[in-house]
Amino acid sequence: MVRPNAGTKGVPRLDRETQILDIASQQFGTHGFAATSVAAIADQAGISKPLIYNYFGSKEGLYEACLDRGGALLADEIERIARGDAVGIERGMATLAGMFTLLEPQPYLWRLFFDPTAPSTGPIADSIALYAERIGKLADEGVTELMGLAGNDDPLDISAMTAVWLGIVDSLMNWWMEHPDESAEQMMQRCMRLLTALFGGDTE
Amino acid sequence: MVRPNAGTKGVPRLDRETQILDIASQQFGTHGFAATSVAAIADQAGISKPLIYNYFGSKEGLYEACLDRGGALLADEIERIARGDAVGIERGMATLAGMFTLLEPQPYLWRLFFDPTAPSTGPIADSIALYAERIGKLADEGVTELMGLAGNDDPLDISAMTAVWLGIVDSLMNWWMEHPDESAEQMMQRCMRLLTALFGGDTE
DNA sequence: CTGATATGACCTTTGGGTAAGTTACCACGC
DNA sequence: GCGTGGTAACTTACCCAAAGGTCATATCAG
Repeated sequence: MVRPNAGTKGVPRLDRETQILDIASQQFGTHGFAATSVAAIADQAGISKPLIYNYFGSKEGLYEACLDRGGALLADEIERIARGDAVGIERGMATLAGMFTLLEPQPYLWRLFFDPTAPSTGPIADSIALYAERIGKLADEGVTELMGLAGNDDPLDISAMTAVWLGIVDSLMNWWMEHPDESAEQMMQRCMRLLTALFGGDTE
Repeated sequence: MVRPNAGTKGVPRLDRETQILDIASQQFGTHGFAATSVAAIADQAGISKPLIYNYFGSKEGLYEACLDRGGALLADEIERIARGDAVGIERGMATLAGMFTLLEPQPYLWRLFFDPTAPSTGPIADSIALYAERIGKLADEGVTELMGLAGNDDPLDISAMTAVWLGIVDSLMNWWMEHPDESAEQMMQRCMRLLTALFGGDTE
């Protein structure tokens, strides 16, 4: 039998893996783990399903690879900003600026770590927990500082405020995904205006 | 063959439907549409799968019924509050208070309308759009007022701020789901404290 | 007996995962 | 230059379990 296509593309493994990770991250980030099929990813990449399994072992392995790549990116950047000297609201804005710059081509990356349809046990859950805690810990740190300035050190208050902060970032990333023409710079300026509208213009 | 259970329970249809909707709303709201199976809902209700199909037609029909029940509840309450005279941040807090009171037994209801794994076409999408727009429109109205007070009437700014506001509500509901012992009253007081920590105590 | 409540067993589709083979290419001996 | 064998890249065709959905039937109150 003639199989005119088998093995003829000759794309190096690393290139192909990168391409697959790009597409998979976008799909997982946009539709969630459960609602994304490996076949759809293969289709978009213009390759067959088994190649993905050959390179990543399983759907979970693929997701984990996305998490590892994206998580390192995110956590490193947030940690870099946390080492700066901004405090309180200012630190939040600095973090936002970093996120916008980092995620300019791919805001959906953020959502990989906050996907309710991802498995809640096994290696994926561990990997998510790892990065989400790394990100969450830094958020917690910033929020603790902010709340401390106002004389509030209640742990549950801090926990709730951290959740709200992450929710704000999440909603901004979602909004960004729906307005792909906005540049990181524009997003940042928009956020400054929103902050000003709330506080009356005494920031920075 | 002996079928010791068939038809013997005699639960009136409306009671059964209510019970199914309660469980289904919780499952859909907690895990998302795609990650929830009809069989799991039937199990939790202690009934068989065909009864659900008999009453609701399909998984989508079941989800739609959840949406209709929950959406009416939410939208009515938010509309009621919007008719009050609170403005700006105050209106936001009043809305939050109403949401907490309304959703005290079932914070997950909120998430039915913001589920990325729900179908994006067909009757479900229509139904979601209906309620999400009804809720979103009121949010937009409140945000427009708030931004107007600060002299900002840029449509994209307002759109982004509305997204942030909905994201804040969303994150508070999520946090609440992870802290089920908190009463609506406690949640509200916590929110007041968070607001105070941010603004320095000049609200209400 | 009729209609409402309810079920076990089944059908079908979807999607994760696999087996086995095909094509291209490169290194190597001659 | 040129067969040749190994290997990386890649595919078709399939398996199988899970989950959406259906059908014929059972129980029981009125």
